[in-house]
Amino acid sequence: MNNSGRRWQRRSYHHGNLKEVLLEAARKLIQEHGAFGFSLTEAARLAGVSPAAPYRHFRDRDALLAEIARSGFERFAARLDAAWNNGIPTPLSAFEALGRAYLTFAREEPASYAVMFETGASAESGGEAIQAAASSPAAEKAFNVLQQAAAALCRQLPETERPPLKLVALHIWTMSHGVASLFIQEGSAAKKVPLSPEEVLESEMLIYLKGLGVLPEATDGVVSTEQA
Amino acid sequence: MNNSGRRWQRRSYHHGNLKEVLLEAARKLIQEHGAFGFSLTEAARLAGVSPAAPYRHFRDRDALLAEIARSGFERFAARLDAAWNNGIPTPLSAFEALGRAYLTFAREEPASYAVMFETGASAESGGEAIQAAASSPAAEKAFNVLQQAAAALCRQLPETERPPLKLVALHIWTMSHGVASLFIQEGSAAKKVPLSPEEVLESEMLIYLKGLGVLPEATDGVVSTEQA
DNA sequence: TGTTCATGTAAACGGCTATTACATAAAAGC
DNA sequence: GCTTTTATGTAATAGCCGTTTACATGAACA
Repeated sequence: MNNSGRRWQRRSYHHGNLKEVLLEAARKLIQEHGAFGFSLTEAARLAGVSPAAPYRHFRDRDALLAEIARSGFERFAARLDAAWNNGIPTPLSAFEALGRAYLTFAREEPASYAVMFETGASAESGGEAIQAAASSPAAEKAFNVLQQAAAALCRQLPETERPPLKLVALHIWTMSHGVASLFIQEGSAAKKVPLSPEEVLESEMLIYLKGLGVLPEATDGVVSTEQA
Repeated sequence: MNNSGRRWQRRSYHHGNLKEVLLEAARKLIQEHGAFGFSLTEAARLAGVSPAAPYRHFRDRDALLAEIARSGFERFAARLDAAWNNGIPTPLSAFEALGRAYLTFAREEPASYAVMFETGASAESGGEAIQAAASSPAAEKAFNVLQQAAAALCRQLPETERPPLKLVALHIWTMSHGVASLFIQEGSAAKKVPLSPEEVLESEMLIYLKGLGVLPEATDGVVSTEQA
């Protein structure tokens, strides 16, 4: 009695790949119905198994979300790291690529991104598993990429004018997250804004970098009136 | 008020103030159990009424959240407006107050803030009511305060170097939201960071303003090495 | 006083999370 | 190969929640 038009062909009584399929289904549902309006039962339905089956792979609903967050942070870190590419060819161009990679991830995996960062809506007392994921090694690795970039940029400054690296990294993070959170999650806010998230973030970063003092004069004009 | 031990003493069969009490209870529960882990039934319990009672005041759960968002935006706009205070005594000091007011609101009303801005986690296809609140007049008024501030700051620049106002306003918004979202919602991310959200945002804004070119030289040192 | 309307309750339905007891088949030991 | 063990599925169930419907209460008003 196994499947006809189902999403994941059931070979036998045992599924064979249920865990990953459940994660995939959950990400899809989160994208559709919202990050915390998703239903474990519905994910099971999508995978073609009974509502109790997921509990063989995840302790509870929260554990599944935590796994989405954890694996999300891993891909996130990898993407950022690849984009930064050790600051090659130049710290500045690599930095730009880093910002774009950040936004790209948020756009391509909105479900993961929401679970990773919009945990304030989900938890505080509850949702400890997700919190744990947010301080997982993968999450730390992602932040380290930002910190590396900050370090490379600051290295161009005379030591006496160098702000704390962690602080600069946090600035970069808050700008990126601010843009991603406000502009990418559909419907959140700025829909009338005719600018792409990339344009907003890039211009913001340019002004910030100019303020830091790590911007060559050539790019001076970029941040001034182009669109009046 | 006329209570004894209960949260809201019932004078009679009719409650008299149920709508507001439900909103209050919901905000409390959201703060405790997470923005979307809250239960309408439990809010009703807190208010001392039956689970069906809320439906006399809100079409459904979403409508209650939308009302929290809407009223939240109103208080938010009022706070920002008061802090900005028309740029008095100086645009720069008023701007600093504005940033602090932003963070203060997020800290004092984390439930409201989460519902107002972390809608990506809640909705997209669903939760249209909340989306509507995010483009309500109140929300627009809040953004207008930011835009006023941006305008006042940019007025100090020669016209040829003036970036588009909306863009600067968006930059301010993304920085503020980034800090609020990452640092204020408990447990979200930076717990090991020994800096207050205010310190992060203020230093970030200073560098940004310096990049914009609207910072007097006196404050130059503030953004450089203080803590190594 | 009697009627109307706003606002409450009770009871019920279906969906969800999670648990428990049981079923099935793949792997491991003999 | 046959049996035992273990991993992974199902069925049935309990309890909570959202929401609806029919009914109850009492305040406002004619």
